[in-house]
Amino acid sequence: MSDTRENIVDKAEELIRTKGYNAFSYGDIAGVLHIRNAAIHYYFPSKADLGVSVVDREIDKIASSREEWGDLPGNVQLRKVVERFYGSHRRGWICLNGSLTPDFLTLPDPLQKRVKEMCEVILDWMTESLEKGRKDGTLAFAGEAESRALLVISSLLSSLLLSRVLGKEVFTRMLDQLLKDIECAPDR
Amino acid sequence: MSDTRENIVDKAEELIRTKGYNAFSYGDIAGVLHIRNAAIHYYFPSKADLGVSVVDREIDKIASSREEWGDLPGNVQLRKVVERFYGSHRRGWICLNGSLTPDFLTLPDPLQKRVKEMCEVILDWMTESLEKGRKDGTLAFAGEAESRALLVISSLLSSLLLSRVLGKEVFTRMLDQLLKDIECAPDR
DNA sequence: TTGTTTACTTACTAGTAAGTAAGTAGTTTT
DNA sequence: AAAACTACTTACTTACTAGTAAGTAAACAA
Repeated sequence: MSDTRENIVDKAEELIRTKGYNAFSYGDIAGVLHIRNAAIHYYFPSKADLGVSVVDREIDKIASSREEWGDLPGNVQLRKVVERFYGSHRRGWICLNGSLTPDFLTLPDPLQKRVKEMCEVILDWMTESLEKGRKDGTLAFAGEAESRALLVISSLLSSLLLSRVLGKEVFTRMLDQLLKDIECAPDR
Repeated sequence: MSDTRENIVDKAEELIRTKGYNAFSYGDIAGVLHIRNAAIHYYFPSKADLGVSVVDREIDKIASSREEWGDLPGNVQLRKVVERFYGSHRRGWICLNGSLTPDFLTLPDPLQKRVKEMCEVILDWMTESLEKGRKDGTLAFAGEAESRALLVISSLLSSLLLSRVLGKEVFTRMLDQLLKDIECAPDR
């Protein structure tokens, strides 16, 4: 993949995660990369193509992390995910899910499909990690793992959204409480 | 308030909660109300003014519900809120919070201010309801009420977002689990 | 050396956005 | 009866938006 192509996807991801899909334009990307709008159309004929590339890359990233961390205990897997959200929070970025699901109905069909796929992959992964944690004794929670996974994903997604509006300390409060709720041997 | 004015705010709220603030235009509203774009500018000189009106009305609605339900037990207050989310879910609408916080950085200043205010009001109300529920013995949860309120708000907000993408059964799953987690005497 | 592909730029189109200025029909006030 | 106000419409401007067509300089391939 050429540098320019990758830089475009990088910038598109940043813009989606700060301003939202409907609020950024090819001009925003062209401006900072010092290229022309048409150069972006050369790599990504339509804005939908660019959006799809951003989401596809995220799906790939999730798949590699899942593989890389597969052997770790359930609670450590969860903490790794939480760590990644800390990274996003530090940069002031929300997650792709938190940015794209509110705009879902306005997204072009192929992009909707990828967003759905991404959601399913995340849910499946989180469900597996929680199940593993319950089995290996590092996590404890009531109910089905998938329902719990949905609630955990909620908290992660919303912690980035709400902390942007209510102040950054909200982020830590939420994720601290989340881990206390579900971890078996909380460090003190 | 004139009919036209109220109809415009109604439609704007619907559009914000289905397509998002940056994805709707005065034309969308004018089309269904059979008026001209300029008629909307007559009542709301700028799009920001219209957005502010939508959020202000929501803040007022929250204040009246809070007053109306103030004497109910904590768990009933919570269930009233959950019921309202069921209503939104049935119509396919997300909540104003879930729609406006992702776009927060793109919103004009006065609208950002109102969104923040709305978030604070919701958090304060939910915190109070949870505290009351813990005192009156209808709710049980670990940690501070405000942290718990943040997580409950998360789940409500995200249940609308995620069910839109993953399928409507996700909504019930999430809210059922949420209530089981926190209610003292779950009905069976 | 010629032809082709890559990675763009320049210059453009067509559509849509918010917003404004001036006009008007009907109602209310003086 | 005249003046003023209300609730709009018509007609317009300015500023983007995504997207396209044609051209070009440099690298590469036959």
